[in-house]
Amino acid sequence: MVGTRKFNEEDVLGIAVDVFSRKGFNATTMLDLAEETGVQRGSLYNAYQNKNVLFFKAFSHYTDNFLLFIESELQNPDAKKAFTQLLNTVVERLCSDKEAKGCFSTRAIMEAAQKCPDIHLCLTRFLDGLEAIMTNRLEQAIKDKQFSGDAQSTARYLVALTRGIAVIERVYNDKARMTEVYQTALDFMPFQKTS
Amino acid sequence: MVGTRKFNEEDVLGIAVDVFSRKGFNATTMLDLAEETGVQRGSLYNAYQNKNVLFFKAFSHYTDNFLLFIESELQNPDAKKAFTQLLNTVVERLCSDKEAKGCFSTRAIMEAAQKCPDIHLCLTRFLDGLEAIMTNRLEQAIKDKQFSGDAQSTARYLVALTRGIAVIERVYNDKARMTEVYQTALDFMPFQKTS
DNA sequence: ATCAATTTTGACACTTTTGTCAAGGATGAC
DNA sequence: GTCATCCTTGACAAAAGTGTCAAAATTGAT
Repeated sequence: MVGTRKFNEEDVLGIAVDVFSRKGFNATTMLDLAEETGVQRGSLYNAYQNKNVLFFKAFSHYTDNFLLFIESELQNPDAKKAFTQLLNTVVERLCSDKEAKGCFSTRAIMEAAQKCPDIHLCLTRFLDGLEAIMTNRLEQAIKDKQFSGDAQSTARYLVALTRGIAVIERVYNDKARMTEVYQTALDFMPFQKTS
Repeated sequence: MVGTRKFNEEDVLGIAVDVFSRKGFNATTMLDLAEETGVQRGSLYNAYQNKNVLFFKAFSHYTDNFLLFIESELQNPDAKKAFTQLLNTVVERLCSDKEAKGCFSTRAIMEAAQKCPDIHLCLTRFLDGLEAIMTNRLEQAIKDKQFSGDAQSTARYLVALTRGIAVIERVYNDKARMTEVYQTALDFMPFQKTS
């Protein structure tokens, strides 16, 4: 390549995720993104055609890492502990930012899903990915006689529940309440003690 | 009163709820609201000072009715049936619109909660109201020996779950999936058969 | 019927945001 | 070192949205 890009795309997409999380899709302008990334607006238009495309790239960048992370959180051989750890970490991450950014994917779903088929598609794939990871872990748990429900239904239920927790964060921004919610959910789930 | 308002406020607020549900808070402009209500933009600015205030009024108008509705859906003396009916109706309502509007309150929470203390407050009150209604019903269920969990924690959990279902609607717009989620949740809950 | 209060209306000025483009700058390939 | 290519930069035009206001219209109260 001859004329090479000056900015680091990784950095820019990471910052974009941050800005979108903080302000939401609609409220984020190209100027915001330019200022926060330090890349000129014109360069952003050159590299990505518009906000939708930039969002799309940023989202993909985000989810690639996120799904791996989720999977890694479910490694504990005790199924209930595995899901407890996952939910705990998710809540921890949601609350850790002093800026109270909120959940990137959930904000994106509520704002952007309907307005662009591309974005809708990658949001769908993301939730499908979450569901698949949880389904796998639950199937393992069933084999291990640690869980007695239906794996897929339960995974879908957990995907919904985690989205719900992200909504609750926006209103109460209260870690204790979020913990209470997932603890209640886990206590209701038919996990079985291994003898 | 001398100079009386021409437009019917009830109608306007109802339509406003509709527009906000459909487009989201940020993407809705005063021009949108003017066009869809048939009231001139200037008149809207005269009656309400700006979009925030109009939203605030529309939201109050919406929630007043909605909380009464929720309460009425929980009347069934069998607790599990009562909650099943509530969740079923909620899903039904979410999916009934051919325009796929989405859940008004959940969209509002994700978009508007952070940007205006007034709106944040009324969103908080709304969720508190939902929680209170469900807590009451669960306390009754406990008295009736139809439920063995903690009333308040469970209510908070259900508030989160219903928000999650609203998010799922945006992505999949699939009634069967939404039903699967709440059925799974209800099956996990410690309801007890009355002997 | 008149008055006074209030709303309606359309126009205006201002701000924000978007998208485009030509000129200039940087750099890998030769 | 030169060149071709792509990126960057800053300016520009256009569009969209906000908020305000004076003039006209409406109508309850007297």
